Amino acid sequence: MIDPILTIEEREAINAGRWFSTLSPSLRHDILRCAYVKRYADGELIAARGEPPEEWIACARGAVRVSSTSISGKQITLTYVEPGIWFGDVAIFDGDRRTHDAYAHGDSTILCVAKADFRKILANHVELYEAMLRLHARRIRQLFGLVEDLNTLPLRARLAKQLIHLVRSYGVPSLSDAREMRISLQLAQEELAQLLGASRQRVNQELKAMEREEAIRIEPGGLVVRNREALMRIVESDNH
Amino acid sequence: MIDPILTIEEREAINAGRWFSTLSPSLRHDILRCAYVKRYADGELIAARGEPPEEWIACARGAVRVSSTSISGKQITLTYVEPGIWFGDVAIFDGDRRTHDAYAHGDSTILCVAKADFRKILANHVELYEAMLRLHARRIRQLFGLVEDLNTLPLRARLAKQLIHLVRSYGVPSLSDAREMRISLQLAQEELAQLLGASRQRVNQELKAMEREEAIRIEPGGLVVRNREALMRIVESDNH
DNA sequence: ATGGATTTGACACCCAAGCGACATTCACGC
DNA sequence: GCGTGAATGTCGCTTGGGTGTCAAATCCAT
Repeated sequence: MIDPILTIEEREAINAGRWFSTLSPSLRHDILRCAYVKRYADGELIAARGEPPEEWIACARGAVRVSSTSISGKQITLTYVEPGIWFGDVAIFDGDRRTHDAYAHGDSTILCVAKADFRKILANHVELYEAMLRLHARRIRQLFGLVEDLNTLPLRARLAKQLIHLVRSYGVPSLSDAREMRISLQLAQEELAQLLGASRQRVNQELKAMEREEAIRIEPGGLVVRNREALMRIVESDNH
Repeated sequence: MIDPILTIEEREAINAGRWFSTLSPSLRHDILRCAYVKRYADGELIAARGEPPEEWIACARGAVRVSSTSISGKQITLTYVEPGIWFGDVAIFDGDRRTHDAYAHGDSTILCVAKADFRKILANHVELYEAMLRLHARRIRQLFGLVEDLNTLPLRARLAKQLIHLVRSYGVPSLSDAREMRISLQLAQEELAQLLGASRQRVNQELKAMEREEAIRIEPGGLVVRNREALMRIVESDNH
């Protein structure tokens, strides 16, 4: 949590964000003007469920694991926030407590806007209202999809879907074969399991099956997607 | 779909809505001024997934079943919208298609605001921006909770939770014993199962078990909650 | 290198839940 | 009444997925 200045790459990640980049230059400027930087080491707690919300946050480098621990003690992960994505706004709008814990996954940098500053910007830019509503609408859509998937798809299909999603967000060309994509986000199988709400053993079993079917390759340093179409076929056909 | 005027009760249901009633009188007036009434018979389709969104909707009488059919043909129900609740806004904000089908459950009345009128009201009332964001924040919170429950709780606990929710929304004092509450929303066990994403048989089995434990009573004409605390204990203890 | 910790792979076993089948009850229209 | 169809109550079978366990592989710090 030192060095209050973003690096070039971090700044670029923020500016390239799917949502942020749609805002007008003047609004972007006002947001960045009162944002401050925080840096975290791997595994550090960024915000805890139940806390009163103090800031609106974007990931600038690394990743933020958004998760919660159920009463039974079981950890479940909602998502990994990639660079350029903003979060933590829900609690600011309804005035209630934080819904989830947020941990740095790998050394990470985040950008924060204090609640009061955020409200000030909102007051000056109706555009931000529109944009926040768009952001929320997207999120609600994603959650609808997730609920539907949890209700209907078997683990195998959900895993395939998650891999497709991960490769879209974190995919880099593989070293060995440029037509293959490696998922640069370092996820232990245990963490992948928590993201799917399943057991580690089961996830391992399905990954191995997919490897046999030559859809993916399991490498130290990350999963490699060899055949995206095969994964999509699994999603489609499994709920035939 | 006749009679463009709300009855007294319908009007009251709208005005008593948890969210709507927090709006300023002038905003409420502007919304109602350009709203129009539609009436549907039991089972009629109000809006279909994939359609372009034309209006913002509130339930005024009866109930609206918000559901979707997965690729496999399985129906799953997200929620039953009770009188006084507004919905259908997500698609308006992100400009995409409708996420779900909406059916009248029992003879129902809805209130609609055309997309263009809605935007006009937004332009005149910053208050509505704030209010919509609050509404979305609530919805996202609910969905977070649902995802977590789906991932961690066994059917038994989820069913108990759903019953508590239903009795809060639709509970009326029981005829036989005023300390008991009847769920006035007429739900076949099959429909309850779809709401939980489970099989009808399984739901029946758990309902019977709860009846033996004297937490509920199964009556023609609706479930009766005899002991709400017992249900809450099931939710708590089942994920010990 | 070497020894411990973490991660991965592969079992066996058990339980929750889906599914098909069928009997029973209920509502209701004639 | 009686018959028809829908909703409900119960089986038993099968399967997806959790849990415990253990061995192998990998990673690292000394």
